[in-house]
Amino acid sequence: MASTSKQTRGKQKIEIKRIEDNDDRLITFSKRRSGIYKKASELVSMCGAEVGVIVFSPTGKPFSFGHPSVQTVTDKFLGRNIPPPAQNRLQQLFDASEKIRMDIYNYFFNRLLARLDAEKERGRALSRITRATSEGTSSNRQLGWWEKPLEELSLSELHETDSFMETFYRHLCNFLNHPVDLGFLGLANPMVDPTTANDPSSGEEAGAGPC
Amino acid sequence: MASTSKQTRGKQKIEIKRIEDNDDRLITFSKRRSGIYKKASELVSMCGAEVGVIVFSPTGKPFSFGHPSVQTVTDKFLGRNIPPPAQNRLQQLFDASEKIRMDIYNYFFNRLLARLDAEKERGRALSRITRATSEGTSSNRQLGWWEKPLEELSLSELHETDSFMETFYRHLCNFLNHPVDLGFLGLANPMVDPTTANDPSSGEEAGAGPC
DNA sequence: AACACTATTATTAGGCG
DNA sequence: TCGCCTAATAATAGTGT
Repeated sequence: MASTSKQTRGKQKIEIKRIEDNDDRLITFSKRRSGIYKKASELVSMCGAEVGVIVFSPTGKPFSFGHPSVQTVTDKFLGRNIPPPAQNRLQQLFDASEKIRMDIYNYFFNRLLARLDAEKERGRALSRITRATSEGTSSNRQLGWWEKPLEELSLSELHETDSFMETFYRHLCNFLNHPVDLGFLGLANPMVDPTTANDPSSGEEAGAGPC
Repeated sequence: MASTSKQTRGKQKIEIKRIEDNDDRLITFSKRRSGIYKKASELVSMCGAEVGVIVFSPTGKPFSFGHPSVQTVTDKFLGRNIPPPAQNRLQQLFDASEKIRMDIYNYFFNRLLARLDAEKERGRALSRITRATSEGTSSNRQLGWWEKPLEELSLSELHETDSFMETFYRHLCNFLNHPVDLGFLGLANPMVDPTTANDPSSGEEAGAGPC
């Protein structure tokens, strides 16, 4: 009954580019972060997927969402197969010596594996967004500020990093096979299990350590 | 011009519950995973956020998306502050000795920190979804299969785990301060920098190791 | 800062190739 | 499996409290 015919302007069409206003950017971040969490939880309940989301806000504050938990997903991503949560996790954690060893080398191994999917998907997203932003605005100087780091670390340097990683990874495997003093944990099995350590047939699967 | 008046049925309203048909579940998983990736990339370009998403499909296959990269985000989550990507990462990686040390203890430290936000957000999402599913279907036996692990690992066991983590973390710090044979890396600084290692005033900030 | 509102856009369920 | 299509639902931009 006021002078304006509509109560709100509703959802406005916006272009996907950096929001310059600090407050708006933080508000949008909060709203959309919640949206992503919701989507993630729906993916969980509808598909039985396991999801971990880690977000750093514009101000650098960390947020995360995960099911069954961020811990579970990141642990699994690190190559550690977590038994059903109903089990006594304390017992598992007392296997810390082996866990740490597994974590460390699977950490590097999965980095290489994960890069495959990550690079592929980023390529898609990147081209899509680049297209969207380049046709949305005439000024192409201010847009795509985030493209720079992507390009910069994509070529020879990335290759160099990979080859270094391989070398480093081999060193790491040697290190882990060497009886190092993790004895402070009160455990007595510092060595890699020989049945799985040097068996190439069982070591090539994704998610498992190749040592 | 066919017998049906409309070409497609359009988007149907569905309830957020487990999709029982295997093919449908996988298709929906793929579509919605893409949707989440897109949302994540929008959060990046609009808000300048850093996002890492890790998803395990119903069949257990791992997927991930990240900007600037899953690596960067998980590294940062592990407590390692990554300098601008334009820098020579090779140089950084040659600091592997220190990096590994930092990674390991910050890994445990940030687990404790991250659980705060994760638990809070999961609480919100959980109550929302629980409400949605409980009013959407009469059968409450089949729904909420994913609630069980959440409850089970939430109480005394979680506490036990925490206190164990603290103890273990102290052991870990001792271990890391001990001159261990990381010398195979060709580096000569196996010790924690004494200026930061034992200074309680500079060790309490979030994201940095408290050792 | 977090929640409510709502008109409008964005996403996507179900098909088809 | 992947992309395209369309109608209809779901998310959300801008605003107020």
